[in-house]
Amino acid sequence: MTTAENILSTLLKDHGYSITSQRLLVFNLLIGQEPMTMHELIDRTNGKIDRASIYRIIGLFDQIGITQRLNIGWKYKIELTDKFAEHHHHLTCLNCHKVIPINKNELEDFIAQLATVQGFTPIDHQVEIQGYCQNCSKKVTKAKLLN
Amino acid sequence: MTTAENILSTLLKDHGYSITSQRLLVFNLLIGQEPMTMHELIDRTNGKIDRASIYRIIGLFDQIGITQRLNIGWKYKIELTDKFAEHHHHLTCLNCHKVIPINKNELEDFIAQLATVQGFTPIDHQVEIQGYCQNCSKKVTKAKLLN
DNA sequence: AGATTATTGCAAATTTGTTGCAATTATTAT
DNA sequence: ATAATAATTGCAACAAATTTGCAATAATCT
Repeated sequence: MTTAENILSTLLKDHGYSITSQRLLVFNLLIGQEPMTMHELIDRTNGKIDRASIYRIIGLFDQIGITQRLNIGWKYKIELTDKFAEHHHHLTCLNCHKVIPINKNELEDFIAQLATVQGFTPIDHQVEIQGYCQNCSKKVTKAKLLN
Repeated sequence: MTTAENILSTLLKDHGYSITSQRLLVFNLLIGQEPMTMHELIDRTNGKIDRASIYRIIGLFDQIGITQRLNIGWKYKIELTDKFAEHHHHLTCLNCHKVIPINKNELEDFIAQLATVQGFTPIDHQVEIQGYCQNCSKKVTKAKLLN
């Protein structure tokens, strides 16, 4: 078992979920890779896992902070969270949809960086913050995660 | 014609598109409202516009900078761009998906603001920058916009 | 190892988004 | 104003993405 797999296993157990070969496979397909679409992820499992299960696994991974969705226009890509990779921001090309990661920890650095990024013309940007509002419990009940 | 409708009309004409009742209706359903899903938008047209046309209209609005997509997990909502509303960022609740707009112009202010936002527990955030990379022309040909 | 509980695969359904084409509406040039 | 031209819409069908119920399988607990 790799270090990353150990972290994954702990996260799953701590949240009361089992460690399955499918979950390990999906995880290992994501680690060290560029963010990928659901389609790409499904392709890379080579039919070894059913599509429905992959959706359920990613849904679960999202909920317990293993993966997150990186939004590109109205599509999204999946990537591991900061637990498994450097904190990073992205430049995404409106035209070819290439995702260029920027490894900067501070938002200010990031903004300063902007002007100097070789050849990239920023058109727009968004800051998104996810969390829980006053009215919502921080606790995500397990019931909600499954169908 | 309202001021906003005049800006819309100018934008459409400047890009070589016609002003139609459908486009005006979609625009007016968005103005002054919270960001909404495609589903909500379709609902609010009360069958007055076909779904396919609404998709085409939003696609066009996106391209000429009238609307933009606000990403929430793996869904998105539609909102007017800064041309029609204050520049803003959002807090989105992972649980109820409520979108709380934050009216701050500077990213730094925004980050400082974070700690003080009443009752909101931030879990994660992303900064997304859209633009064009070195390899891609800044020009979006009209041909690409239509089907 | 056997009992219990969670997870998966399968098949079908639903939801979301796209397309071709004829009918309609907007714009342009009389 | 009206006719000609070009753009846009509605319709109906299609395609892709995501979800669901349920029986079969695999993981965990004793």
